[in-house]
Amino acid sequence: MPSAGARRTEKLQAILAATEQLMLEQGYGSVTYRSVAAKAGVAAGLVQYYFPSLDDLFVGVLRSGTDRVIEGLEDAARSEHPLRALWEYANNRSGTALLMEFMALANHRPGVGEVIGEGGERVRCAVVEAVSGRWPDYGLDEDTLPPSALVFLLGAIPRMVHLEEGLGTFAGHAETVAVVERFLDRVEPNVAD
Amino acid sequence: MPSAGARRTEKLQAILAATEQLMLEQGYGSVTYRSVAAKAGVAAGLVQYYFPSLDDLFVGVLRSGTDRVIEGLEDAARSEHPLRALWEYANNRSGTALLMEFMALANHRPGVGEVIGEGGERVRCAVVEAVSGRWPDYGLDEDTLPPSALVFLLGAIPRMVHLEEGLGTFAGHAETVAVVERFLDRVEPNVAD
DNA sequence: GTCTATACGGCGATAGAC
DNA sequence: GTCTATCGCCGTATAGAC
Repeated sequence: MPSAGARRTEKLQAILAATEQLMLEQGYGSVTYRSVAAKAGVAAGLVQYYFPSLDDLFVGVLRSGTDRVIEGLEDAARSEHPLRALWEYANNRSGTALLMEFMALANHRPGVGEVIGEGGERVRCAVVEAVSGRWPDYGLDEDTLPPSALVFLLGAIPRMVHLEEGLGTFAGHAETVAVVERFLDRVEPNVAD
Repeated sequence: MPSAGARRTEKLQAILAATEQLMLEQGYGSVTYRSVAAKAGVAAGLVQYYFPSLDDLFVGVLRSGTDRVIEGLEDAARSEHPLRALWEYANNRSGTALLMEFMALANHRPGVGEVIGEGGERVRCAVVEAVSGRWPDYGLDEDTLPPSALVFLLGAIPRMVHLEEGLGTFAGHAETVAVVERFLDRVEPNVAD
């Protein structure tokens, strides 16, 4: 028989996983204490016991998913091809869909917005610092194209593409992606040295 | 005494204006039949009479505001400095805030999303067509930087900047804007010819 | 501590009265 | 055309079982 602590962890994980799944499948609007409880196989009151407000629940999902992502990105930033790693991470569709869901959610949930903003600032600064040193190797001029601008663009472009495609706008996307990938091929060739 | 038709138009306009104002001030989540009715000075049932679902109400606001904007942008696209006009339009803060509100809203309101997607595709194609002919004048290579990619970027960058700043992320924004404006200064100098 | 059951006011939506 | 009554679901609060 599992201990009380193990059961607690188990149910907490189930609640967080159920919430994330609901957000991806049906949007944050479908996240209610009752729907989460049903999907996680617990009582609705229990969800509210651990997460007194829905904001707390959303922030819990955000933190549990983001901490790991930030670690991975910081590693990638110190890897062989940080720019390409950043580009590919932002192109990850399910991760981007969840981030967009949180951005939409944050629009008028200040508590959620703060957590996203902090995480975004933290990871961007880390990546910028990691790639700045390589600018001479890339053959790029810091004044013409500063590292922070490129890091912003490599994250923003795929996200905006996915956001627009979700709405039914597609014009210019393939061309933009092609431009960026030709750029990456030039400054970060696949075969190192 | 105003005619019945005039009163109808008057109340409809009041409802649409109240809805848009509520979206900008407190977010689409605050838009309810009761709140719109209170702000517009009509009965809640009347709002629902004209807009049977909230989706209908949102689409009404979207259409009433967007048709005019699209006209203006198409004119701008045929103007002296189409790229700069596009860039400045996307940098308009209140318009972008409302668009972002609708994008967030559309995430799981398919009816609203379709209207935005159609409008986005329409205006982008119009702008691309308007600027394509000038590519040789700009001194740009259609393969290196296709018109559709640049049009996408000029709209997407300011929107993502505003979106992130609303969440508390600022890193790289000023640098990115500076890069784009140096580019515009080069291909579309302020003094023509 | 963990967890369940129940109650309350507000919401979108519907049907139908005037 | 205009407005009210009503329904089911929501977030929230609380009382109490284990």
